[in-house]
Amino acid sequence: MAKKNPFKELETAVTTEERIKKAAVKVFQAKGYGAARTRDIAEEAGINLALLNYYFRSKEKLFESVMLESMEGFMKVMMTVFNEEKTTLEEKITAIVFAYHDMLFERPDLPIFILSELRNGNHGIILKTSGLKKIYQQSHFAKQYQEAVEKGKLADRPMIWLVMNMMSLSIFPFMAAPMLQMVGDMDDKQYRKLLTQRKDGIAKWVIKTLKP
Amino acid sequence: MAKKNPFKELETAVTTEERIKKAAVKVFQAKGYGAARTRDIAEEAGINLALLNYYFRSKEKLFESVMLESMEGFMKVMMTVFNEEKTTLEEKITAIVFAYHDMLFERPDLPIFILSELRNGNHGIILKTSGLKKIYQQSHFAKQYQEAVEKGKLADRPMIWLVMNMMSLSIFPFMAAPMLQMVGDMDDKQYRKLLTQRKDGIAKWVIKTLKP
DNA sequence: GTCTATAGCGCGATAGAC
DNA sequence: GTCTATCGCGCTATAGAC
Repeated sequence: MAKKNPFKELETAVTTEERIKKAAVKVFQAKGYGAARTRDIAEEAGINLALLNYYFRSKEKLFESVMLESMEGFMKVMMTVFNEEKTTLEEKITAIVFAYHDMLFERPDLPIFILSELRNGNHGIILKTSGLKKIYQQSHFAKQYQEAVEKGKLADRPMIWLVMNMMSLSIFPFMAAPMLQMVGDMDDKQYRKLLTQRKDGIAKWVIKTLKP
Repeated sequence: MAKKNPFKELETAVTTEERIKKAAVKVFQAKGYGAARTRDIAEEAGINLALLNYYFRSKEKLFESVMLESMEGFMKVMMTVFNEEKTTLEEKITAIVFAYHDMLFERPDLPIFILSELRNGNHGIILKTSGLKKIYQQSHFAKQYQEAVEKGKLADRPMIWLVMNMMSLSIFPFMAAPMLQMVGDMDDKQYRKLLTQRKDGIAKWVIKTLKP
């Protein structure tokens, strides 16, 4: 078979291993590690249960692989923008807010999955993601932020405040969607529209909070 | 036995039923429904597994009882303030932000527990909480908000924007604590201090976003 | 690589003594 | 009410044929 079209990679998983992994993502994210059944994953992948254990040695190993990929995908959104060289601080903030919205419209379950498994986490999820710390602290974004603070252009607060606000405002509404939709009396379409309208506001508002 | 001191109610569970329920809260919140074991709950409560099924008929029933209580506790924070008659809109916002912080310092797992189970939720969690919608829409807070908008004192946006921002900024930092602590290189004590300092700012910022 | 069949274990639930 | 003992099911993991 010819090399697959990379743009279709996510739609049509070719190798069996990829099909299993894709199915695992779906089932693990929907039910969580504890409640997920390897049988369901196998069925979702259209293969046999035994084959799953042939490729990945155990449920645990399969989970770790899925989890690591999920976390990387989640972080990558921010880290990519963090390291751009040619954009201003304000442009980066806007880009991150928009990028998270785009991602979460596609995969709204991702944050809860990651955060809940991180908490429950008694299955050896090693935080290999700790390489993240370096990227965060040594990023172009961090340098820009520090400079602006020193020049008195920004309020002198730790950068984590900004990151916290940016992530909170962008991500939480997707996590709490069922609840917020209920009290706000909105269907999926209306809710989606609301979030789309809101995202410009968030970016501007986060930027405003930075001023001294 | 004399009637128990209501202030000690949560510390020393008296009846067996209460002890089981308390243990169930702990185990369910730590592991999630699927991964939680009734055996663990029984052990945590210091009783036998059979007795658990004597009081609650099944794992499912026990869970529903715990879940309903958790959601009520979570919502009550906001709804109580929503219905105060004598405070201004701004005072209410500040009170809610502070109340959530107080609650989440005590029970940081609560939001993830509720939100993740709401998503996974294939065990009949009926949203009896839908009575909530009425309280929300008919609250004193809603009236104040509507009036202020009509008088042009506030930007004309649906109230859900405000609720969304308020909840996002207050709750997300507790949910994402492991991740944020890691990148920010902070231990529990430092993180707690940061959030405590930050809460005044949040309330003020949220109020600022309301202006036209 | 992929399957069927099954081992082996841990779970939720219950029977029945006290 | 509270216990011990056990049933029966469904799970993960593996053995072994193809």
